[in-house]
Amino acid sequence: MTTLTIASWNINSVRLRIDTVERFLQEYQPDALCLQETKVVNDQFPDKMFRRLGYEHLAINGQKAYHGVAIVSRLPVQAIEAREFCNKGDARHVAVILPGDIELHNFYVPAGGDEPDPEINEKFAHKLEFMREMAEWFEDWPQGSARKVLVGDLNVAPLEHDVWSHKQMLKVVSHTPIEVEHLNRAQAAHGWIDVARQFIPPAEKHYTWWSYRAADWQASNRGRRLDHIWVSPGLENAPTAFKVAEQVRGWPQPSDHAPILASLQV
DNA sequence: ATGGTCGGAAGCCGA
Repeated sequence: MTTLTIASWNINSVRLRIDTVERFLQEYQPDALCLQETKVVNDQFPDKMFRRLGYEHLAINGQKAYHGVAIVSRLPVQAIEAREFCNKGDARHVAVILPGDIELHNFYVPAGGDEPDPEINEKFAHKLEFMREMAEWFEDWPQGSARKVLVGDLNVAPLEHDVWSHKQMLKVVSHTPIEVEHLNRAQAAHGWIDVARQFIPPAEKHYTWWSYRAADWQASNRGRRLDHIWVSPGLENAPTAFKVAEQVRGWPQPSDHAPILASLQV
C-alpha cells in the first residue's frame, strides 16, 4: 500500500504561470498534476521546470491558444491514447496509466458560452454533446475492479451547494438542470464516485473557481465547484483526503481556478 | 440593474 496524491488545476496558460505552478508543486508535492487550459502546442510546452522538480513523466495534448491538457508525474506513467471528442480537433482529454495499474483521465469539458439554450447557442450544444459522448464512452468500458481516476475542469457545478446561490444560478451556464443531468449521466455510466463530497458534506458550500470579475473574490465569495476528482468503484475506499488549495487563488496573477488535491491509498 | 476581468491567434474571441 502506498499513498498517491493527485492534483487537478485549470491553469489558464501554463507558460504565463509557470512560476506559480512551480510554487504549487514545491508547497503541495502532488505525485501527479493534471492541468487544463494550458493554451500551448506540444512543441512549446514548458517542460524544463517540471523535469527540474522531478516531474519527469509528461503526457501532453495541446493546441494553439485554446484548451490543452497535460499530466505531469514524478512516478513513471504509460501514455494511453487521448480521445478526441465531438470530432472538433480540440485538445480536451489526456490519459495515462500510473504504477499499480491505475488509469488517470484528465478532462477539460467545454465551458458552453453564455446562453443555456442548445438551439441558439452552438457552444452550449457542444458542451451537452461532449458530456453525452463521455457517458457513451464510459458505458463501453468494462465494469468491475479496474482502478480508474477521472479529474478535470468539468465546467459544471452539479449540487445545490456547489454554487453560491442555487436559485440565482439555475439559468446560468454551469448550473442549469440540463447540464447537471448530462454530467450525472456521465458519472453514473461508470459508477464514478465524487471524491470531494466523500469529505465535504453536500450541505456545505464548496467551490473551486472564483470569477476574475469580482473586485474582491474572497469577500464576495461567489464561487462555483467546476473542478472534480472522481474514482471508479474499484477505488471507492481508496481516498484518504481531499482539499481545495484555496490559498493559491490568492497568489499574485492567479488562475481563476484553485487547484484541488486527493490522496488515495492504493 | 448592469457590468465587472482575464489570456492569447489580440485590438476580437472565448472564458
